[in-house]
Amino acid sequence: MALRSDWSQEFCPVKRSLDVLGDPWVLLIVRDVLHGRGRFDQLRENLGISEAVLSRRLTGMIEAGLLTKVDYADGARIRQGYAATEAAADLLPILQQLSLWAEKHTALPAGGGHMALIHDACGQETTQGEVCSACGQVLLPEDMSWDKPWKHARERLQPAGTLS
Amino acid sequence: MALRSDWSQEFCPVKRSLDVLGDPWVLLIVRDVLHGRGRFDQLRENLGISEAVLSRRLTGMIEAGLLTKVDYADGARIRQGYAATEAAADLLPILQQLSLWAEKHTALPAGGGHMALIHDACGQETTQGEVCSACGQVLLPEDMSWDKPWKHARERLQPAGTLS
DNA sequence: AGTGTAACTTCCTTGAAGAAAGCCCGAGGG
DNA sequence: CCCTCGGGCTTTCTTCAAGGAAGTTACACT
Repeated sequence: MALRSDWSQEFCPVKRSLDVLGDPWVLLIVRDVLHGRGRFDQLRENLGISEAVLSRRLTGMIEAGLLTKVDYADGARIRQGYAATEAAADLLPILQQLSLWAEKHTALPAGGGHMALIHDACGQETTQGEVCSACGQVLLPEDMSWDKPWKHARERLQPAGTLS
Repeated sequence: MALRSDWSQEFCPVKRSLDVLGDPWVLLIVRDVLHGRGRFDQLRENLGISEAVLSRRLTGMIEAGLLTKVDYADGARIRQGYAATEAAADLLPILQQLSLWAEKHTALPAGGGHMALIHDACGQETTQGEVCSACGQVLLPEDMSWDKPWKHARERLQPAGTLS
């Protein structure tokens, strides 16, 4: 491979994970799919990604076992979207820790606000990404909401395999 | 920007973190620096990265606040290497969870083996990346060793600011 | 037939990745 | 004092993906 090394055969698990997850779009797509935004146009619009790149990534992520195609109803019509697999749902701690890291170590742009990670199972905000800092339970997508003050919305996540 | 979007001004903290961490080399360099391999040649050799790309990444990571230059003695000579900042040390949970994710969701190549994350403070292996699954303490670099059976070595991590 | 919309696909230009070769600088050897 | 060595970059060159835009397909509704 020329532009990007192939790390799928590395012994080091960090390198193997980055062989799949090393592209930033992949993690952002997982995040959106866990939020129920699993349709092509929703992803394109929310991420600001070019359609060619999005199409390539979705194909690759299905091959990598991160996504599956699922049907959904668009009026009388049946279309297809994308849902998270177990492997993708297991990335939730990483996404949440990336978010916690950014809030600690990057500058919040003007007009932004703190995104709180709410563990709906206990009702408290968690300051850890993997295990709830308030109640000690392991954090699962279906028990989490992300409170985004700049959108005035608290978005509930959803379990693997489901769309919108 | 043409080849890569600029996400430093995004409200979403996940996007802001990936603006800095979205390149796979960045996380691999942080990993190596936390292992004490902070010299240019050590990084080049261990990562298999091209020298031009390594040089660009190191410069960028200093600007991003992930690394600092530190002196080290090469015989009578004083040379410079790279050490992790607090921001880089705070990426330890993410690195460990990437490793745990890969061991669960990617195929181990023939001849490899399970990399155990050892919490030296309690002596046990942890199956979580952020908080020790055995003793419940928050995991810090200076309390961790990564046991790599394919290298027959247990490598001790080191605190931010130090080299080799 | 014509319009609309979701989901792609193709085409083009730009610029980073990666490989290899060259450069700089201080130490030690002759 | 000149020459070599080796770490740490920098430069050059080719290849190939990112991103933007325009085209295509498929189906439903008017």
